[in-house]
Amino acid sequence: MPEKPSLDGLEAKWSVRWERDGTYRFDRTRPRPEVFSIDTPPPTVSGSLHVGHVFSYTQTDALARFWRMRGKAVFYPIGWDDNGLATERRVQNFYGVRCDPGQPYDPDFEPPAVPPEPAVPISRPNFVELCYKLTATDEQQFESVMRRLGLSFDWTQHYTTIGAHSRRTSQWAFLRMLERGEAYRHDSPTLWDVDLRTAVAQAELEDREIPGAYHRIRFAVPGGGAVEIETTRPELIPSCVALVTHPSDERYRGLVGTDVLTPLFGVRVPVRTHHLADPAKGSGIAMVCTFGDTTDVLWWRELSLPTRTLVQRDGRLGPAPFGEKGWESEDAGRARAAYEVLEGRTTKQAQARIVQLLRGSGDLVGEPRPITHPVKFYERGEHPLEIVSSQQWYVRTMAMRERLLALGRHLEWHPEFMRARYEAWVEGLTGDWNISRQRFFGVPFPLWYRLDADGEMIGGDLLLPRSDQLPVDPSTDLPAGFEESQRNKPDGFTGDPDVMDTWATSSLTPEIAGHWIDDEDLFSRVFPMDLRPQAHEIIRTWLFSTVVRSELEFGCLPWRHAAISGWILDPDRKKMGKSKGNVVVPTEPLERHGTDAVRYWAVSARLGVDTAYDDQQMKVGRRLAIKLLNVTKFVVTRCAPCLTSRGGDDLGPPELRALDASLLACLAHVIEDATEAFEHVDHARCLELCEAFFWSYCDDYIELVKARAYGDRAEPATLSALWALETSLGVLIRLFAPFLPFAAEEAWSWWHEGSIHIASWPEVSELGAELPRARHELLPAVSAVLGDIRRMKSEQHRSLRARVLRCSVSAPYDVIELVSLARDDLSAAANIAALELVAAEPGSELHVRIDLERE
RNA sequence: GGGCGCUUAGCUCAGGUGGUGAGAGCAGCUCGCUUACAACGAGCAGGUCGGCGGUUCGAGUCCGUCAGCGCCCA
Repeated sequence: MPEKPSLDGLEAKWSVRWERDGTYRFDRTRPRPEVFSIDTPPPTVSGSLHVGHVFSYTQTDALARFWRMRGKAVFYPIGWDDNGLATERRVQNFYGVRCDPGQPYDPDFEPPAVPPEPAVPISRPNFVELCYKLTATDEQQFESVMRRLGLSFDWTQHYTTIGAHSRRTSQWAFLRMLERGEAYRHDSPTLWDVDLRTAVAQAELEDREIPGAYHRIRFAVPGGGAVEIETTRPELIPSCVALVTHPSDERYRGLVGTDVLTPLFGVRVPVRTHHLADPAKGSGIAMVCTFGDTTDVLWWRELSLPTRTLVQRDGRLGPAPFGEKGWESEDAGRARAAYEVLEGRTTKQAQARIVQLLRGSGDLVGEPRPITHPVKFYERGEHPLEIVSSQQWYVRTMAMRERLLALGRHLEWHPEFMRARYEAWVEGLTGDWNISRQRFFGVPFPLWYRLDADGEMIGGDLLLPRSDQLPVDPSTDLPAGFEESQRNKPDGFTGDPDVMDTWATSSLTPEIAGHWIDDEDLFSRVFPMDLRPQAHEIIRTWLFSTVVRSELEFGCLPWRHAAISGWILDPDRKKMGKSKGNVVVPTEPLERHGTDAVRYWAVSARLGVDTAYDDQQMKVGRRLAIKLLNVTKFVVTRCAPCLTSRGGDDLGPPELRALDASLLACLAHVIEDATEAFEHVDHARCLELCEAFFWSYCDDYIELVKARAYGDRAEPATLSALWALETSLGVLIRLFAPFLPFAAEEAWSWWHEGSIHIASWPEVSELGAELPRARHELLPAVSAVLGDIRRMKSEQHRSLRARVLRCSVSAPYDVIELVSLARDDLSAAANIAALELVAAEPGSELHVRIDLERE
């Protein structure tokens, strides 16, 4: 025990020790009922951890530590989510390269020392190599911060979502979905990011308000007259396939069922009705294009409209053969001439040009009216999404919506109201889950397609790997019975070019971490897991997709509890984000305040509550941690050698004084309430209870018994005080251990063998057999009197040590009786020469008078 | 437009199933070096519990409504 306790250096000292001793190692021999398993979010590896990770991971860690002390074998793995676009982006920016699958592999490639502009095109294998390289260094940083944070992961269970085990699990699970018909490949309108050239899932969308303009456009009615529509996307007129109006809209009733002609292109399109056509929007009649937005897709599907594809994968307008089949026009020559101006342009360029054309033809009514409107973006994208038609792999989620809602009701949500987020998402699903991504650094679809004599893909003819081949990369591995020379050749084969959506793998974290496919014994001991901790913004992605996969594979929920953490806001309560430049990197507060202080801040927030980054709160935590060390030093110094047990023999409690018994009775309540709080997944309540009790313990109880504690330990009064101090402090340190693991371990080590983190969680039974007879009201009653005396001394500007010549306490009889049980302690603590206790009428207030010795 | 959450002391937040004069910490102010702790301790002051209505003997706590803020989804 050091002369002057300090928090400095505890992180380095204990995190090394815990790793060396395997303190947090999972005991895989324990049966499922004795296991507590946690499906931790693998953070996206992207340079540095966010202070938000510190926040939510610490909350989960406290829970893990609680259950470990309760005697559970805690299965608490961690992984890195390194697969996917986030890593690609980072590699592009970090090295100044871009992936060009057309380039040949260069085995001697070295990335440029300084990222060049423009980026260097490199082959896919070279690009993937760089992804592995950069994630490896990023991951080391992550690990060191997490260890420093004292997160009690079992690092031997570590995984990465791009690692061979994850790829194998992911591909295996995909093949099983394929076999069961739950995954299918389909050509359909797909949300498409034109910059990244990839499909995007519904869950990855976000709306952004951007400027646009309403253009009022005239459509001719054959036989005379015209109808005007309003659109923000006039450049899509060539792909117009219908006009829609609301069934109840009188204005257009006469037109419904007839055809009108598109301006410039003279294409006949029908006027139809649909309840989603908003009579109040624009002119009340809308044009349906293939495809301008998701509503177009819905109308196209529900009204069985034809397709005239316009926008290509690069975001430019493709060929539109007016006059040919599917592109019939009343004046094909004019249509082709008009379209010539547009073809090959980006949608933005095409819009400017078509407005000119419409103005020239007189079909633009008035001038465009500028507006701002919400437009769908890929959450990582820079330009609005287009909708293109292409081959994509889907998982059938629409058919299981009712079942997913039922599963959501069975999951125990903390806080409860978060269930609504999930239900709203499931109810709002508009299509099956698209899991194809036209990217490079991800888990490949494990299959090939047979090619016919013309080198065209034979759609239904899939070539699948054997399960023992997994993981495979169809761009380099071969399907059974084929030679490399047949790749991409007529009558040969071609590999599926896409990779899976990152969530298609992340949705398997329970299966990956639990080794579903290669360790049945382990999996049966940890699955379904007990707890899924995560933040609320990924309920619709990670939580949802994990439930989907578990249901498809096992027909059950992947976990019993979902603990949803809040967000970190900056001190002005604005959301922290890289784009806002207000991100706090966790190493900085860890350096400044120490780990336990930062952890205190994190665990003082309740689940689901967005919390401001708060230096002050960390200082409070630091004070608490130091206090814990200081008070332990006092107790251990006084009590040494250890009283509660010696040489392994439990000596049992001595005969306790009433005040000491009262303290233990109060502490018993704290143990019960703190335990209950943790059992209800409420770490913040537990901390609050323990902390409140701890401060009064230091301020009042210790001050009251200090004189006795300094006495001769042969005296029963002293022995009683010391036994109570040692017992109570041993309990308190353990109660704080989940929150302040470093200070608690340090303090514990001064008089115990072994780590506190695998010591048993406190139980009331430790506090001695006399407990039922103890008067728990005694300590608060005496403390109140002590507080009054302190206040009077303070008001008289006197030292708290100032001698009280005479003190008179007046209170109802029952209170006086209590105080009399501790009158010697009270006299000593307040330095009272003569204490007079006066029983007053029942119901009267506590009244204290003191005469202080002159200065 | 729909859903969810929040609105309690200057600041950050607690306040199961409604019940004595509404709590904590921080900041502020006052006092105090007392043998665990002066990068500390003791104490004081500070609030019409967002507005309005309702249920009730009684509401911060339940119901309705309005307003502001945030998030999610259209």
